[in-house]
Amino acid sequence: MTYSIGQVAEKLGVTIDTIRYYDKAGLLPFVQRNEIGRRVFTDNDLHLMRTIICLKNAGVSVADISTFIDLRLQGDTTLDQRYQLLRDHERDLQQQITDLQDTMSYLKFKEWYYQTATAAGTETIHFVPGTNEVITDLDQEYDRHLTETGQLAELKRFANVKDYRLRRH
Amino acid sequence: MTYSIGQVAEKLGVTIDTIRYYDKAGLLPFVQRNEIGRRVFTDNDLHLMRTIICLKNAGVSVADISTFIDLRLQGDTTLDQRYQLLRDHERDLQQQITDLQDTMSYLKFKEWYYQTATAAGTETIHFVPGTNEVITDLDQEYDRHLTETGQLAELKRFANVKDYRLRRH
DNA sequence: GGTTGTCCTGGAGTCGACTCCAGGAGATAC
DNA sequence: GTATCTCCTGGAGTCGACTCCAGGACAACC
Repeated sequence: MTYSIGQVAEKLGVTIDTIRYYDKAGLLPFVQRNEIGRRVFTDNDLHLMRTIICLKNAGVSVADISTFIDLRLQGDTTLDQRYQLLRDHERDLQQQITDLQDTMSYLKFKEWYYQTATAAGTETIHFVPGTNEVITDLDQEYDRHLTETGQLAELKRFANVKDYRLRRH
Repeated sequence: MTYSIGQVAEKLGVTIDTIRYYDKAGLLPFVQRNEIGRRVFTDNDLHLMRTIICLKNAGVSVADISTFIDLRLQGDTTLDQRYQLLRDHERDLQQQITDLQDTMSYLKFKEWYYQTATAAGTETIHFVPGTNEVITDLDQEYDRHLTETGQLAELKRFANVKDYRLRRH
C-alpha cells in the first residue's frame, strides 16, 4: 500500500507544502519517487512522519529533527544517541508543561480577580483605597478563597508545582 | 519607588529592547515619562507587566494582549469582557497542556522503543522479520511493558488523557 | 571638557516555519 | 483535443516577535 503526497497530507493533517518543506529540509530522505518523479509514501514512511510530527509538537526544531533522521540512517550504532536525544527533549517538554501549569494557576488567580470585581461592579475593591494600585497582599485573600472552596489542597497536590505562590509572579 | 527601563528589564528577566517593543506595540500606555523623556515605571506598572508576560507565556499574541490593555483603560464597564478574554485563553492553555501531555506519552513510548533496541543491540527487534518495517502492533507489547512495571494505572489516572492509546499517533 | 553609562527614536534586519507562486508535466474525464 | 486534476521545482513572500543599529541627549565622574 502506497500513498501520494496529497493522501499523506490528508492522513496526517498537514498541508502538501509542509511535507515538501520537510523534504527540502532533509527530514524525509527515505521517501521514494516513481518513474515520473512523484513522491511515493509507504505505511512505514507514515510511521516515521508521525514521529517527526510528534517531535515538532514537542517543540523540537526542524534542524534537530533532521539530526535525529540522520542518526537513524546510520543504523544501530546510533541507537543510544537517538535515545539520549529523546531524553533531552523529554526534559524540555516536561519544563514546558510545568511552565504552562504555572501560567494556568496565575490565569486562574486573575479570573478570580475579575470575577470578584465584576460581582462588586468595580475593580477598585482590589485597590488600595484612594489609589489605582492593586493591594499588595491580594495573594492571601485569594488563598482564603481557595481554602474556602476546597481548591487549595487540590492545587498543592500538583506534583510539579511545589509552591504555586512562589511561581505565581 | 520608581524604576528605569534597565531596572525593570533586570527584574522581569526580559531585555530592554523587548520592553520598548511592547511599548511601541501599545502594551504599555500607562508608563509615564520624566522631564527628559525617559520612561519611569512604578510598582503598579510592574504588576501589570507581569500579567502581560504571563499572558505572553500562555501563548497570547501581542495583538490580543493589546486588546486586553485597551479594555483595562476603559474602566469598570469592561470587567466582564476582560474576564471572558481570560477564560478563552484558559481554554486554549488547557488544550496546549493536554497536547503536550499526549506528546509526552508518545515520547515515552519512543524511549522504550530505543531502550529495548539498545539493550538488544539492534533496532531490528522491532521490525517485521526480514524487512525494515516496524511491527504494527508494537503498541500491545508496550502495554505489556507498562503493565509489568505498574505504569499503566498511573498513566490512565491522567485526568485529561482519556485513552492514551488513541492519542498516541 | 572628555569619558562613560544609560537612556531615547525610527527603522532595518533576523529567524523559524511555513506559505504561496510561476511555469511546467503526466494522467484522466468528457 | 482540451479541460481538470494532482503533482513537480526553485525561489520569493509572510508573519510574529523580537533584535540590532545609527545617531543623538543628558548626567555623573574625573
